[in-house]
Amino acid sequence: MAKAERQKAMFRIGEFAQIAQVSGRLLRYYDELGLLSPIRLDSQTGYRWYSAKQLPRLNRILALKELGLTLEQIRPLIDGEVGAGEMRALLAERRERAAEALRLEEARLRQIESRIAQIDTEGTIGGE
Amino acid sequence: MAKAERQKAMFRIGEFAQIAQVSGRLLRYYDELGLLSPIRLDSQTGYRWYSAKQLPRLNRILALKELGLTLEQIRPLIDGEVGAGEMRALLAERRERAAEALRLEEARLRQIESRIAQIDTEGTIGGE
DNA sequence: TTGCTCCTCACGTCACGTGAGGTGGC
DNA sequence: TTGCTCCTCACGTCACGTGAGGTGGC
Repeated sequence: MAKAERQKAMFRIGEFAQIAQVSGRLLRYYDELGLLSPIRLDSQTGYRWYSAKQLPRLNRILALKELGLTLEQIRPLIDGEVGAGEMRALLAERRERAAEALRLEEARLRQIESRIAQIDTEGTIGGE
Repeated sequence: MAKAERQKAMFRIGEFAQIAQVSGRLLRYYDELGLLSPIRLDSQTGYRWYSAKQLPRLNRILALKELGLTLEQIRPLIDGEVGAGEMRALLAERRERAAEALRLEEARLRQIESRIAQIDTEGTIGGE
């Protein structure tokens, strides 16, 4: 009965991946990195078993990835080894990079547009 | 004399790299891809010899890379196999991607800023 | 026995950076 | 002979995608 309950709340990697809208490969990769390990590993078959309770952790990882952090930066964050102050500092640093990337993208866009305008008026590709 | 003149206009990879402000590795890589081959390859030493006349071609490659094109996209462009119309179309496609990247960066920036504001007011990291 | 899902390698991605180990010319 | 520059591997990068080849449970 207790066993039946446990089993009821466990998913094989494929099902868990479907629920979380990620690939099985991603889950194996995160397991390999120690970012998100299955709650149970069948020693006979090697099958990974996940719990629904692991979804929030996975979602935190994905959310932080959305913010542009690398998996190595995310690791200490989800392990709760970081306080609000450090989190703020990390995000501030990331914000700087995002702002810089924004400026770069804008510059590129303008350059491309002027290139197109140049082709339209001169009908030339030019170089250099 | 004729030989002396030729030699005068040739550079070894290190010097050419310095003039062009790129790394030797980049030049070897472009040679490997067939994007920019040295005008002469010493069969004895394996040394690559470059000419100043190759600078415009290298600069075109770098300029197109600046626009966000991949080396594979650049290849047909510098070989002059592409007309102004196609060039325009390629840049237009690239512009779309640049604009999309811009929107993404902006969204990220706003998300990060709201995250920071959230930490400041609530003093929490939160999750999920 | 046949599917289905899972497993572990291991290569490929993109454009080089960075050693390692070795060789020719002044 | 000693530097300097060059050479060719070959691994590492970042986060997985995509087969290949094989196995356990219903």
